[in-house]
Amino acid sequence: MRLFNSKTNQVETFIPIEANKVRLYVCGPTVYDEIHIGNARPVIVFDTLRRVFEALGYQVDMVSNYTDVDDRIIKKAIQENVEERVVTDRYIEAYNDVRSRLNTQPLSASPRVTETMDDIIAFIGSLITEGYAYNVNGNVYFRVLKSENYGEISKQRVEDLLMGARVEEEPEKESSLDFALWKKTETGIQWDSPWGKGRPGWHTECVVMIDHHFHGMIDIHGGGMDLKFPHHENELAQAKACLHHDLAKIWMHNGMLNIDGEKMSKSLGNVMNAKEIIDKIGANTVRWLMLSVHYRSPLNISEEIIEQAKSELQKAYSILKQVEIRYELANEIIQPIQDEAFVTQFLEAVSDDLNTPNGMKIIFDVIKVLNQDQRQKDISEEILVKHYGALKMMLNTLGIEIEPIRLTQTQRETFNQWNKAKTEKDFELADHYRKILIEAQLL
RNA sequence: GGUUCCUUAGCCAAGUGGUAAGGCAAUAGACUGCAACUCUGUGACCGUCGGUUCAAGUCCGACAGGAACCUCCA
Repeated sequence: MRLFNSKTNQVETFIPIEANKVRLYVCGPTVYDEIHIGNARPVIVFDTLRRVFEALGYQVDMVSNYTDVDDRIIKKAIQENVEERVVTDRYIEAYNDVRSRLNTQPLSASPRVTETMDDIIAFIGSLITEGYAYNVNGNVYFRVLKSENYGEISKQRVEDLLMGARVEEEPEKESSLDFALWKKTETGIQWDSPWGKGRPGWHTECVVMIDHHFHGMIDIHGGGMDLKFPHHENELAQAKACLHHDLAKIWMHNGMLNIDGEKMSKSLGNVMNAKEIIDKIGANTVRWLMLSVHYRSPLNISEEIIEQAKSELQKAYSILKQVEIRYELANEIIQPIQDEAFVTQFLEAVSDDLNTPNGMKIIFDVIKVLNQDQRQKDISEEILVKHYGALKMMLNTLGIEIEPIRLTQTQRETFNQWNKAKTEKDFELADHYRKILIEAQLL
């Protein structure tokens, strides 16, 4: 496996910390609302990465958190006059519903910030002890200028950042680059700490959760491109200061998603709710669409590209259906074997920095060959089944789930009647049966 | 304004300096009782202009256009 590392800005050969194992952490959602289609991209990308690793024989320990402490959550809780927990429970459930509908593999753990609070407070305390953080009137800040190589993930220089920094309204900070680790607060959910009542800043949670679950460095830390700065930069700075390691060997970032060439935003009114689009076009099409572009490139969603994804996927559905019905009618079970050559080509493609578009090229190749197999007079059942198995394996690696066709006794008879009518050239009757089969989506 | 990145056929898209994958759409043909599915054929002066090189979509520079981040949005 080769992966692009944002930190080194190049594709690197993946060398696991522990042989045959992958420790993977992906920044999860802030659960203040239902997720939009852009939030679904890292869900799909990193689930696919995990599936590729598993196909290569790795055991993957994958963790993703819920950020359930946030201004927007507090605001919503106040609006609804309920506790924050009511809001976060609701959207965690909605998020998990989307995850499961997108056919993602279960995670090893999904920690919440609210359940990690003791560790977060202890971690901030250690940062103060180490001299990397300071308390001013109950607000604790990270001392960015003390951190070495700050900006190495986002490729920003501290001088440039200082120059570009806005005039801050927080005069208590030593530097405008310093970020909040603990915020004094009077409204909303709050916890007791050595610095008074308050709640944690955003950047500490992931570091603490990673340490809590993995007890050391992880192989891959993932998230959206927009998290490079400041979130991941700040995570790295804290890890170096307190844990004395770089947190992750590889930092991976997926590209952003646009709608009709424009960024999704509430002001433009073009935010696509993930659940709604899954309802509309189906989870398989959503996954296929997302994976038809390399994960680091921006992805532009339009009506045209959705239709394109549907047509492409339809080719796979069509041939799988034909093979399955063939075996159903023969009352035989398709043996679970795969064509090694195709599988190897596919894995080589997707192992190259998760190049799913190249993987799809192999999928189209095997679909074509399967169609040719299917039309041959002297068909080799073994080859047909191997190609079928290879196609299923590839689709499965992309998380495309297609239930095999199972015919009822009535449907079998309809097929037989249809074929009989055709043989007897009773086309009126044949068309009658054909119509039934088309309506049952078997043709 | 600063930083990072992108620009390949009508559309989507891959591309380790050595003759430009694949798909969608379109179109012609084959298959079919007619269709559908499918198969076969048909497309690119790689944003513009310079430079390096025997050789550049691929490296360097300028320009044009676009994106992300610098504002706790994946």
